[in-house]
Amino acid sequence: MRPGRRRNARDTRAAILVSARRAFTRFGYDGVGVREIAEGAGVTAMLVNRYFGSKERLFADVVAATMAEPGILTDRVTKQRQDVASLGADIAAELMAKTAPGDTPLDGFLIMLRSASNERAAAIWREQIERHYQKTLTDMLPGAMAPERAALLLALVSGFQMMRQVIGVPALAQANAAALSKLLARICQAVIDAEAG
Amino acid sequence: MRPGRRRNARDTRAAILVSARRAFTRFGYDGVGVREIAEGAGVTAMLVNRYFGSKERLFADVVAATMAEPGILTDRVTKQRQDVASLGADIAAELMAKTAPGDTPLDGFLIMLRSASNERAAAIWREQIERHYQKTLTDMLPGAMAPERAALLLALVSGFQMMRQVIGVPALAQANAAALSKLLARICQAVIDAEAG
DNA sequence: GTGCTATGTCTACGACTGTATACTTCTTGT
DNA sequence: ACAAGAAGTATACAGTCGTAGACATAGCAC
Repeated sequence: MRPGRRRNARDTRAAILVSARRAFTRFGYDGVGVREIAEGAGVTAMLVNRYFGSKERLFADVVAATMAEPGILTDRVTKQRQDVASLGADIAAELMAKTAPGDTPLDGFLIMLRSASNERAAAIWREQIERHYQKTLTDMLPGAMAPERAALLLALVSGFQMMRQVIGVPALAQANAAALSKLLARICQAVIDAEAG
Repeated sequence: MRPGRRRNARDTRAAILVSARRAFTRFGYDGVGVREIAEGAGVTAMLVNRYFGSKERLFADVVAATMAEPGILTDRVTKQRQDVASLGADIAAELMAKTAPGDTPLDGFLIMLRSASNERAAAIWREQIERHYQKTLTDMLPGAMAPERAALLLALVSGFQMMRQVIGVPALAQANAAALSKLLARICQAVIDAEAG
């Protein structure tokens, strides 16, 4: 236990959650051990299991907490919006900001990217995406094939993050931010405005 | 060693490569052990290291082999092409065909997705992408910011595969194939035709 | 102050990992 | 036919993993 802090179940549990979130974001579900997570919270590995039951349930809690707060898509989507003319630009700006090179993003998509290899983790994500993103985005998009276009928007956003942050493709990771943002905005808007034919 | 086969270095090495490719595709770099790969080839774990040096070098060989053969982007890109007016439709058709639900894709992108959490694997992929896709695609695209647009095309393709095959988002995994293909073609073409401004 | 209980730690187990060393067995050139 | 070397195996090591069970201690009610 860390010297500074007194015994407190609520604070300790929160500290574990914070440490787990950072660790899962950076290294994925399989890339991190409970000992490492515990050390980041200043506690022992066994306390993690004591509070969360198992590593898998801890991961599910982290994912749920991540989805509950505003992300790249939701914060722009849930706000009052008369039309979708500037939605592409807003998504692009948010995406660029949250994937700035060198930062340690706590975003949910990165956890998904880094945990997609685990079947259980993928199932957890499928459910969370359905619940949070898919429905909200679909309701926003006018025209035909709204669910497909919403999912394609998700695909573009997650693919961008993977190439820019996880793989680190130079054309995206080292590009001029303003120019790339404008280009990305145009493409996002193309998905939003796409009409089935 | 498997009862049916005789001792043969070339065949054994090829069998290990096949087994490793299938295993990496399904479970990613960290999700698979050399013993498992060896068993799939009917061989002992140590023989894998004997032929390939280490698990990491084996992975690099698998990735290189995957990139060498025609994929979703390369086979349409490398062919003689006067203009890029139909490039989006070609990419979309290829992408839909190679990500048909229920099949077991041996595609390189799936290996990347499932191995992206490992830093070494990500570095191997970054180099391979630079060498194979980035340059070829960039040379094809007219107008400004060609490298960025090429990378965004890569992002879209990989994000689509992740949502459709890895996560299994229903809107993409269970969509009407023809309609989704047309929609996807339009979006790809938007990236191809996007002009910086 | 004194127990009681929640809070946290210690130790350890069984399974798994990648791979180095030493060994056996098959194939092939002569 | 027979050695020589290639092809493949067996064993083991040092490590990590998740987590179970027993133990220690701090904090609060009285």
